Amino acid sequence: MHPADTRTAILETSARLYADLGYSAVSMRDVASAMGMTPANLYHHFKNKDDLVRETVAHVFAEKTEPIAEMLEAESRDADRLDLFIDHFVRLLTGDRVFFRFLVRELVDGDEGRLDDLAHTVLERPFRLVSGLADIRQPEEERFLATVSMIGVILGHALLAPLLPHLPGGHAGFADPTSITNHISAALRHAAASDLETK
Amino acid sequence: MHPADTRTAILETSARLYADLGYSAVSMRDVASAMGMTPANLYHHFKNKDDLVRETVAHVFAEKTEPIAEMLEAESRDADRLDLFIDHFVRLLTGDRVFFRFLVRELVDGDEGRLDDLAHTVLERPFRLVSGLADIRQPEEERFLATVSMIGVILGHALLAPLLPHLPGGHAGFADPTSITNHISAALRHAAASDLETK
DNA sequence: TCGAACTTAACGAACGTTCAGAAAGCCACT
DNA sequence: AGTGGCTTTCTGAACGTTCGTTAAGTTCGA
Repeated sequence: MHPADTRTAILETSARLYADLGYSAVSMRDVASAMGMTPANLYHHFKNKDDLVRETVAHVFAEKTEPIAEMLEAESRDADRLDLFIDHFVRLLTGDRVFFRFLVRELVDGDEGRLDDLAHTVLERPFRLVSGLADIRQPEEERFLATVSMIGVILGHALLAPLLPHLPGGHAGFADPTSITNHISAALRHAAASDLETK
Repeated sequence: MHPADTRTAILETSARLYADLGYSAVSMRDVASAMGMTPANLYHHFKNKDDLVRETVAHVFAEKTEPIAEMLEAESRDADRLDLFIDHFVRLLTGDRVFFRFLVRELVDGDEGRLDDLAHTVLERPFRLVSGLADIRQPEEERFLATVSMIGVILGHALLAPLLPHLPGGHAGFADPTSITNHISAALRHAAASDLETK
């Protein structure tokens, strides 16, 4: 196999395994046998396990940076941009379970350095977009918290999705991305309408 | 040491370690040496590692069930109850990092059985409370999603808290529980006001 | 003194990692 | 076109360590 292909294939295999089981629960032998190769060969492509983990995290996030940037530049009208962002972000988090699990894992486990990487490679651009669309008349703290709530409520929906069938009155259908998108968009329009009337 | 004390002490030690590093990254020897005892003695109190993990999860969640139940019964006026719930839940998630990490870990990693446990022991009662306070005139799906958003936005804030200092215009002060509580309560009042006017 | 709490010592298995060498791709030269 | 040699990719086999777990024996409180 061509070298670059093998390297990428390893990263995608290990990404799936790490997302499912966590870094320390997945051995080099696990990754190797999932790839149909010998563990020793992994050490030809990566210095050691820590290197493989870091490269895998970087690979998973790098893959998502481009689509997010494209989405942000696709639409120009503010209201549409926010709706579009919500739609894309919900679909990204609920659709790609590997990416979502890496994101949460890094948020919960990451040290300062890894959090800094995460902030700049994945979340900074969406954050700037949402923050820029917030009501400019609000104080800075209010605007910042509103942005966190916006991103946070989408993260929260993705996080709670697997739990919904176990809650009273819930079933898996409520985790449908379209339902979530519509609901959040509607709630946002309500809040905006209320804002206009009370100010 | 008294038997029940030792058992509880083990559970609290392992809870801290598991929350920090994940289940599979913490060995029985790690737990034992953090307790100042021999790994073999752990097997006098717990059948095996899997048993210790399950008991630890149950212990962490059981500890939090009582305070949540108390909180739910403390206040009677609906608006106050919701505010009070938000305040308590925000403080619970941002204040007790061990509990929060267990919660997220189980949400992300748990199989169906563990998710079912989690739903019933921790999240069902808050869910019923918030759900019961939602506008009764709304269709069932809308009410359910609104409840998920309510719990989700708090989870999202707790999840994003460590990232805030790394985002543009952000600093750790924005993760202050009082700020978050006030912000969410205010946003909710806005939405409610908008609801009354548009219906 | 009896049973619960704990230690010492060890087991086989799995771990991350290394290294010498086999297989395979590539490129110049005849 | 074929062949020799060089580099890259990969394997086989092993290393020392750590893992979960067990058995037998010791300490100690009731």
